Amino acid sequence: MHNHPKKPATIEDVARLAEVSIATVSRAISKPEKVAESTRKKVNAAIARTGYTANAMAQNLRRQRSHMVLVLAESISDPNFPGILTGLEKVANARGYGVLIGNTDGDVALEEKYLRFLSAGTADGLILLTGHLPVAGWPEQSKTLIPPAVAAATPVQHDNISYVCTDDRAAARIATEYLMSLGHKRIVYVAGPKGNVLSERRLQGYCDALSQASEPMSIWKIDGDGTSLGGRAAVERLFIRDTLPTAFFCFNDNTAIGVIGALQDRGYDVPDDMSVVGFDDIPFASNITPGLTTIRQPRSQIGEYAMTALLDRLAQPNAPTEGKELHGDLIVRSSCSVPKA
Amino acid sequence: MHNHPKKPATIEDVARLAEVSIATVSRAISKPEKVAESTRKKVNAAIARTGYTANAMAQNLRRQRSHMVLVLAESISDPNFPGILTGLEKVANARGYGVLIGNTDGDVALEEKYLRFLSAGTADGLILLTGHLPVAGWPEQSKTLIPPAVAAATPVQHDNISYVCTDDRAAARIATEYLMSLGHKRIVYVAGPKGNVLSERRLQGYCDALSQASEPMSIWKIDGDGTSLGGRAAVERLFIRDTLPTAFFCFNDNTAIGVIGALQDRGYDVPDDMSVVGFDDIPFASNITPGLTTIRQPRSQIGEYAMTALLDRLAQPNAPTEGKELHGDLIVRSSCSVPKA
DNA sequence: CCGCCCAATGAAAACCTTTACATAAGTCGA
DNA sequence: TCGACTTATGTAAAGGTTTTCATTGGGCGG
Repeated sequence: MHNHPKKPATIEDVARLAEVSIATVSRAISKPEKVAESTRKKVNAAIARTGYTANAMAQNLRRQRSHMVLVLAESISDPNFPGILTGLEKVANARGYGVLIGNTDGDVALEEKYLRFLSAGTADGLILLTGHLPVAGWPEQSKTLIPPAVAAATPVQHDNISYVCTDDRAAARIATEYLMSLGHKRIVYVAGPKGNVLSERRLQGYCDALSQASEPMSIWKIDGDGTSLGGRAAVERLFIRDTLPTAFFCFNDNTAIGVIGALQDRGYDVPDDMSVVGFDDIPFASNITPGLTTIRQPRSQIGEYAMTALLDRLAQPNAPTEGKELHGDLIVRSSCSVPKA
Repeated sequence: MHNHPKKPATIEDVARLAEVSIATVSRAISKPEKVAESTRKKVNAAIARTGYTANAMAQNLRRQRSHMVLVLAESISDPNFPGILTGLEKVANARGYGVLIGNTDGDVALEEKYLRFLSAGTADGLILLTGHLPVAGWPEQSKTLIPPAVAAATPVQHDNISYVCTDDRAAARIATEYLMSLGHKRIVYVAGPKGNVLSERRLQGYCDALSQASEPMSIWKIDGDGTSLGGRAAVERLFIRDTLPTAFFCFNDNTAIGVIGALQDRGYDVPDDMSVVGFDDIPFASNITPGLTTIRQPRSQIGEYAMTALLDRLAQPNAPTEGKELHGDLIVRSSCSVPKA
């Protein structure tokens, strides 16, 4: 425990102190069974005395592995992000990997900059939270040029990329069926941003449910943008019409919160006058009045699965890719009731 | 653009193609002015042809710098986290650094595990979002043994650690004065978790304001825990008393949301019957009813400052440490009004 | 007692850069 | 024309591991 505030100890220092070669020290650490008991003890003593920690950069260089994973996200502030990240981080940590954050803000240049982490070897693999293939070029290039990647939360179509996300279609169907079971006949789907894959998937589930109705129900979709302001705007536009829905199924909780706010402002009571269902179960869904009935996305689980898939892939580069869709539960709170008369 | 799906190109490949030495290639990249125009062109052509990207691990090893910063957080899900991280990430990226996330969950063992990133050289510096010195030992050890670190969001007392956070005391004072200016005489402070430094700082600001009152006002503090449930519980306890406050100043927005919820459940109107002020201005503060009046923490700015301080420190290891407190604005929404009668 | 095999260890190469130092070819002033 | 500088480039060391291959010595079957 001598305090040498000098340079950190290297494997050579340890070797010298233990009177063995550096190769033996290396082995004593990584494959203890390969070295004699007595030697191992000497080495461990020397390690303790020097306070030696293997230099990760040298290890990385030699092993050609950085043990880092790059997580590319469009927005760190997305309410789903922390939960997913928690899951990602948890298994990465457990398996000796570090998690590197890349916030792209939708900026392609930034995205490209981050991808250089991969070609430079700073990161071994990629978790895509962006919902799209990383920039140009990739799709055309040969399979092998694509770094190991897994898409999480939003599916991505590519032969060489696994994905894990919520089974939006099934979940949306469940949500819609719930409204139908309460007796609602006019249910509107408040969509997400134009062209958003998740919004399309949820729309399908909504349609699935409608198509099973005993008496025909018509598909009714209005635009939103995934924000609460978008939800408000959607409601405003609705009031120009002569007929109103009795229930709203919203692309996400943010939208639902906007919808509820706008309805309340108009003097409608939720759920007495109108029912609203969201999607995500963001932390605040339970904190608004009324408590929001919504679909819970298994965020942390999505993260865990995605990281597991990626790390497995790194260990087994030729393993086949797969798409995994996790079940999303309906969380019933108090934003829905039977339709008024 | 020949597609060699083989190994990535090394500096040697480039050198061979450009018919120069690897040293020249290295210089052509990092100090272009040191190499003749003609050579530079040849090198650049060769780089383009090979698709060369310098191997970061080799660079790191040689330069003894990983260009990574470890961000240690107690909980990724804290509503303040994304904003701070955004700021951190932004300047790190701009200055060529990567951001590594470590989620400790308050687990000391995990924290220690992450700190090994520093001793192993995986990260050059540390951003502390945990509010405390990293685990045991450090405080006693000599200055130089502490890796470059900056505390963000929660101040940390250590000679060798800079910190940047909101000026809680001043902000809390402003919030309290605002309530006083509306005419409130009985203002209660709903505290955060026991022993929380930030809660203490905000309490001080609250006291500062009270002590300036024209007619003496008494300090009234009740316990909370920083969650909305804690806020609810605090209100419940209050109702056992015979006298009630007319306004609540809460440790944070979560608490405030709980307080408002509990008051509403009891049949009180906010702000007509009771006023409530929060702290943080989390994204949902504007989405609840009534819109929450609160102090906005300059989250992103805190992150930017903290990262700047850390990176400056890495470049200038002997620069003095400093504590920086940023101004927090009062955001007036609709959770406050003049006291009844 | 001999040869074979195994276990334990060491020497050295490889991983890929950056950079201090050496060298070669000019430039320029005297 | 020569030496002193300058500029452009090359050589080789250094950075700290891991791992292959070679070496040594001992155990053991024949």
